[in-house]
Amino acid sequence: MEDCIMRMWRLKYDEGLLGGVSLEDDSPDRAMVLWIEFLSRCPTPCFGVFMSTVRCRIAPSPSGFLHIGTAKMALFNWLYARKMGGTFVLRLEDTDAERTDETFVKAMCEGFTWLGIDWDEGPAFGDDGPRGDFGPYRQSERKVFHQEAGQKLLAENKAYRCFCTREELEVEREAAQREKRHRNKCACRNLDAAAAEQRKDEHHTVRFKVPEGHTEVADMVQGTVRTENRELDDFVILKPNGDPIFHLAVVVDDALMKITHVIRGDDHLTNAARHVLLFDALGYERPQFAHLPMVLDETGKKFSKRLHGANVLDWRDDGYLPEALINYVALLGWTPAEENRELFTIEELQEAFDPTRWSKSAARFDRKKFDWLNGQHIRSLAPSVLQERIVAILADAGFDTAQKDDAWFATLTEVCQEKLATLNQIVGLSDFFFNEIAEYEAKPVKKHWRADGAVELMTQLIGRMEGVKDWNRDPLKDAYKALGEEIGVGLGKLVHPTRLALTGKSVGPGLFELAELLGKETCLARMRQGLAYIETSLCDEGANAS
RNA sequence: GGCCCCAUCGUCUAGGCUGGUCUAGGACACCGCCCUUUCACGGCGGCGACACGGGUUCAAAUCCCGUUGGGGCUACCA
Repeated sequence: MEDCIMRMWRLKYDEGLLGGVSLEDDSPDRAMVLWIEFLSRCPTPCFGVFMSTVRCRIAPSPSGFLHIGTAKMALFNWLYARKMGGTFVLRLEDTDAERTDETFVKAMCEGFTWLGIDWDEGPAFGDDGPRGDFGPYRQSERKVFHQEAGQKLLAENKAYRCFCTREELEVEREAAQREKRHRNKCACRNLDAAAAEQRKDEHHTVRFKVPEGHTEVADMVQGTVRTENRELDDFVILKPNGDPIFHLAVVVDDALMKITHVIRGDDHLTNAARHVLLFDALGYERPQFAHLPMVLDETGKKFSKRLHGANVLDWRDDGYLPEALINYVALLGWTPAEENRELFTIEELQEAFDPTRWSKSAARFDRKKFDWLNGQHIRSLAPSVLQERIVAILADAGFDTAQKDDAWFATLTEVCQEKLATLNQIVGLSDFFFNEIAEYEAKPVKKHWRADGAVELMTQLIGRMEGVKDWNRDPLKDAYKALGEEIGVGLGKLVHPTRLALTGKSVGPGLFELAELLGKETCLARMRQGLAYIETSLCDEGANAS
C-alpha cells in the first residue's frame, strides 16, 4: 500500500505537479498525508478516480456559548479548508431539544463572527439566509435522512429492533462488569425479521448489528487505530420515538454533506470505530479522520464550561484580539515547520498550516504566554485601528471621550501602543485624563512626597511649567532637564513627584507625553493640588505627633 | 473494571518514523544585567526537561515490553 502511494507520488512529483515539496525530505507518513492532500485538491480525474475537493465542518451543539475547545476544532477545520481551497461547513447539532435555545445559537455564532471564522455553508443566522447546497444545516431538520438510513440498515438486516427495557439492559451491564466479561448481545438480535416487524408498534429501539472482527481507523493525527469489534456493543441508532442517536446522525450528515475530512476532538477517537462501521454499512465512502487533543485549562484539567475563558467571548471582553486568540490556539496543537516562529497573522496561518505537524498530546492554555502574544499583535496593529478600539473601550468604561479630538487620541495611541498586553489595560493607563485625581497611591507618596524639600521642589517645578510657552513634550522635557542640571539632581527626581501629582500613580505613559496630552492648565492645577496635599499631610503628621 | 489515546524544562514545544551530529534547541514565565523618568518594550545572559523500570544495540530522548500518571469511550447525551 505504502509502496503504491509512494510510486504514484513519485509519478506526480516527476511531472512537476507537486510544486515545492521535496519527496526525499519526507517520511512515508508525511508523504501519505501530502499525497491525500494532493488528491483532494486535484481538479481533474486522477488515476481514474475523481477526487472531490476538501470539505470540512464544525458541528457544535449549541448549548450555551462558543467553548474554547469547540473554537479550536473549528479553527483547525477552517484553517485546513482555507489552506486547501476547500469548503468549510457549519452544521448545528441541535437534536437535543432541551439543551438547545435560539439565544445559544446566536451566542455561538457571535463567537465565530468575533474570531473571524466564516463558513461557506451553514444555517441561517441573523439577517443572513442559509448558504450551501447540502442543507438543511440544522441536524434537527434532517431527521428524515437519519430515519431513512436506519430503515435501510433494518431492511438489510444490518440493524435490528430491540425490545429490551432499560432495566433489563442495566442488569446485564452490571452482571457483565461483575463477571469481567463482555456484554451478551440481547435476544432481539436474532429475532426473526418478520416477527420483529410485526411488533414494530411496541416500544423499541433500533440497534446497529456490529459485525465480527476488527475495525481500523486511519487517523491523520493518531495513526492507524485498531479496535476489536467485540469491544463495541450493538449501539442504538434510533430512539423509540424515531429520533436518531448521535452516531447515526453524524455519519449520515457527514456523508450526505460530502464531508471529506472529519477533524474533531480526540474524545471521539473511540467513537470513530463505530462511525466507520456505519459508513461502511451504509455504503458511504469513509472520510479522512483527524482526532485532535482537547484544550486544557491552566491547571491541566479539561477546560470546564464554568471557568472564565471557556467562552471565547470572555477573551474579547478582557481586551484580547481575535487574531491573537487564533494565533495562540493554532499554536496549541500545531507547530510551524519554520522553526522559532510563533507570530502569525491569519493569512500567514492559512498559508503555513500543515496537518503533518498537528500534535498528539493535549496542551494547557497558558494565560501568560497568551498575554505576550496578544501584546505582539497589538504592537503590529495599524495605529488607526488600535485607536478605534481604544476609544471604544474608554467609552465603554464610562469616560467622556467626546471631550477629546481625533488628534488627541492618535497621540494617546502612539504613546500607549508599546505598553499594552491587552486592550483593556488602556483604562488604567489613561483614566486620569478623564477623571480628577481622587487619591494618591500610598507607596509613591511615601517615597517621593515625604522627602525633605518636597514642597520646595514642587514649587520649583510649578514655576518651570508655567514658563513653558509651547506646551509640548520636548520643550517641557528641556525645561525639566535644565532645572535638574541647575540644582544638581537627576531627571528621575523631578519626574516621579510630578507623575504622582498628574496621575496619582507611580506607573503610566511617559511623563512628558502624558503632560502634553493633559494640557498645561490641567497640569498646573494638579501640581498645585499635589502641593497642597503635601502641605496638609505634613500638617496632619505634625498634629498627630504632638 | 474493560478497551483506546497521550507522556521532553513550571508551561507550549523542536528533535523521535530514518538510533550516533542532543554535554537535548526555541518561545512564554522566572532571575540578573543593559537601555531608560516609572511601567512596559527592546537587547544580553542565567535557571530549567527526555515520567519510572526493564530490554534490543557498540550506541536509545529516539525502537520494544512493562509500570505509573493524565485523558477519553464504555447512554434510549452530543
